[in-house]
Amino acid sequence: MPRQLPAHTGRAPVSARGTRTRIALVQAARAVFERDGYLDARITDISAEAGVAAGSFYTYFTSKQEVFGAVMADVEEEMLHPRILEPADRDDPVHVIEAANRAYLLAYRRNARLMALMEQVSQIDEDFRRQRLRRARAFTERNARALVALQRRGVADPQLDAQLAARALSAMVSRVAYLRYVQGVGTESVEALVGVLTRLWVGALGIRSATYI
Amino acid sequence: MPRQLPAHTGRAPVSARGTRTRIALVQAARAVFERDGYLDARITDISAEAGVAAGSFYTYFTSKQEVFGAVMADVEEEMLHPRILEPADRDDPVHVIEAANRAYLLAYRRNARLMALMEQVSQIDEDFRRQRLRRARAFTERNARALVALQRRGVADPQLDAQLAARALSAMVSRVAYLRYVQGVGTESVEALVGVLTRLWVGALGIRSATYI
Amino acid sequence: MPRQLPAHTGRAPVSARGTRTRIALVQAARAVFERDGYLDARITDISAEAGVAAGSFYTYFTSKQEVFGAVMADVEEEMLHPRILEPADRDDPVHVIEAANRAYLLAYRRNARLMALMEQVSQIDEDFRRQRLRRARAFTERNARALVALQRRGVADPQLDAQLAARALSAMVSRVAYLRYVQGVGTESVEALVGVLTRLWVGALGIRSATYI
Amino acid sequence: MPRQLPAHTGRAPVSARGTRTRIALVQAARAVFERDGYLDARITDISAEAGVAAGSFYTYFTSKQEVFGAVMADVEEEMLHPRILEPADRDDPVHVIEAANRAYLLAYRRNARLMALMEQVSQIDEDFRRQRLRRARAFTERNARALVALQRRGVADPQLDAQLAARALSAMVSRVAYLRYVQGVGTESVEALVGVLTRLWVGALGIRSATYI
DNA sequence: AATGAATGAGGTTTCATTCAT
DNA sequence: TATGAATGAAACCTCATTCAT
Repeated sequence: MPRQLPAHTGRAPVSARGTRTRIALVQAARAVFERDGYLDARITDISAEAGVAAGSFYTYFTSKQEVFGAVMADVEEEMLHPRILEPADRDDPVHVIEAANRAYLLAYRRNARLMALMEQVSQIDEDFRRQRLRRARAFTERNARALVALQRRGVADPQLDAQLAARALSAMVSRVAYLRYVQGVGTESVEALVGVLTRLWVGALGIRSATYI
Repeated sequence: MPRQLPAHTGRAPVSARGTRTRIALVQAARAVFERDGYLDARITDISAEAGVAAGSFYTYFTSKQEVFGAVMADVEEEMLHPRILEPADRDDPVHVIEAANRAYLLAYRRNARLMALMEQVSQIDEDFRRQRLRRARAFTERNARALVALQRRGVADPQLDAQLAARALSAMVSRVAYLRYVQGVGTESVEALVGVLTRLWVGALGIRSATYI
Repeated sequence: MPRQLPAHTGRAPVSARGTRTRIALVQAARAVFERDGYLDARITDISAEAGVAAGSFYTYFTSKQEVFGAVMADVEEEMLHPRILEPADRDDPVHVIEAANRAYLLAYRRNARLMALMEQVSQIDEDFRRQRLRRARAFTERNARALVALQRRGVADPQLDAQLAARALSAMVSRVAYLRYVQGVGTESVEALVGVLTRLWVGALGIRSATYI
Repeated sequence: MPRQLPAHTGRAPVSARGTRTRIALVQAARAVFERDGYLDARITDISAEAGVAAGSFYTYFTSKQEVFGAVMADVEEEMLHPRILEPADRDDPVHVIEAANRAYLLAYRRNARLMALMEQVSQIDEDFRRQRLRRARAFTERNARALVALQRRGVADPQLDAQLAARALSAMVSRVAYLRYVQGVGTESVEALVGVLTRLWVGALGIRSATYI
């Protein structure tokens, strides 16, 4: 009978060997999660996949939830943050929107398994969901500010609530990506999706641009 | 976890008493699911909530998945299927869209707990997810056909891929509803949401209407 | 992975079969505890000893601590509560004291294994220790009141603090019993112990009695 | 739990550095034992408290039991052995008894945490219990011899079995100390306890002394 | 049809101990 | 000597499902 509370675990490694093991565990966790899904992933499997003893998992993590967090942290770089204002011909809003949509869809397709996983874990783990919403909010804010700028320049429909419009259109893109690349709905190419989504954005925002005359 | 194939399957009740018990179980299941979520709902809890013995559950159902199906069947009526073409001033597409969005959001808000549950179970139960996608597809088809009609009438942007546009815009609405009523993102009123969403639809579809002159 | 807190368990049986099983578990627990000691007793062993599946333990108890409580409750009757005033020639305090000591020692010897167990668990389980101290206090109170009565009758040394004296002399008897019957210190007979202890009590309390002229 | 016989045993340190480490470990062990109790003290905690790596523990000790022994050896000096014949006015047995009781109680109070620990470990570790009983026996022998001397001088009740009486009265004192300073029973001052205990001893032994005329 | 008790597989978690550096 | 990571045995506990009344 355990006579003691968990106490600690979840330490950062000090030695090189420890660092290696931790990395192996995170990689193994990612593989197991992508293969079995969050719920069916057993800690045992992660240890095995990493080639370490079952107990070694607890040298670095406290729970499945915690490794999952580590996997996500590791992966953050990999998932790009497409920004509406970054690319291409900065003066033509249509080009900007198109570039952003393309970047997003490509990244989504590239990491489809991971995105599926995130979607799943969001429905299972309260903390992760909250964290994710927070990030999405930041992203939407940026888009909203960009939209306000367009409205000021007289390029976009000034009657739109920028916040809501940004939220709704972002949701549209991410949901389309989810349906296409995780759920396998439809067979359209990235370019087909980019074309339609951009046209919808442009119309929705009331942008008048030479691109679509 | 099933160690053998179930000896008997959930049967339809024969006696009046049986009918009552089955109804009690389904109601209890809904309450427990909404309270604890799908994963944490124990069959034991459902029986207890229904005021029957643990074993009685298996007189009517084989598994958690199965009661969940029954709950959904029971609830189907309650969840409306907003159709783009049904209400109001059928000749003004803006009115039609607005009415559909309003109906959808109101229904979503009314059944928010249930919608959260469906979203969750979609991520957990393969079968349920597939079933739900099938329904969503049917719904989208209808919208796509309506859009084609608008394009033929010269009211909507003829260059849009009707399928994709319908899918994307439906996804937008349902995701906004999810964020607002399940995740608690924002504090906007139904009317505010309806206003923005409708304006986005109308713009996106390139509808030229007196309503928005 | 358990996704749920313990929830409940530890129910009282409703059916006759359940009652039988619970009794079997308590008896088995007592046997295992007396054989292996509290710490080394495994819940698994208790179930096995009772001839039921491992999981069945949790139908009636939540923890080792809880069965132990049940064992003690079951046993309470069996352990007599020797009272200084009950037996024999009520007017002769020496007879009364002697009878009480004899009764106590006999009971202790009869339940030596159990008493050893109680002593052990007192050092391990906070709650049990507190409970036991509470009982001991009640017992001491009674003795203290009896002593006050003797002091009022002019039979016992009036200068003694009755509370303290009662506590000290009770402790003396129980500790002697523990040393003799649990630790195996000495080889004296019950009567030898009764003789000395009574003589010590009588002297300590300053009782002047014909019995010891 | 040991799965193999220990490859090496706790050695005495050779270097000065080693000596320091060993001392740190013993001190840490005492602190952890007093804080967490014997059972809940983890070797890991002791190492941490001592500020050394987990593995370093095994350079000096083989087991928890072994450090505990070292702690006790370290502490032996600190725990006085009150002797009935040592102090004060050697000719007045009452003074002698009183002085011994006072010395014992003061020492017990001073080391209450440690005494609690010893009491606990006695119930858990067979070897330690035996060792402790042996010491107690030696102590009782001395008291018994002193009592015989008193009987020969005609000062104490000659009918008492000296062995038993010494054992019983010593047990009384140590148990009262345990209840008062470890279990927190009562609020009496040392002097109040000394007063009552001495009076009980004197009466119990049938000592006739000017002190109590 | 209902009851409620029994079953048992199997993943989780701990921590004393070992050992390569 | 010290370090700190790795090991792995072992018990716990849950709860879906069965089944005798």
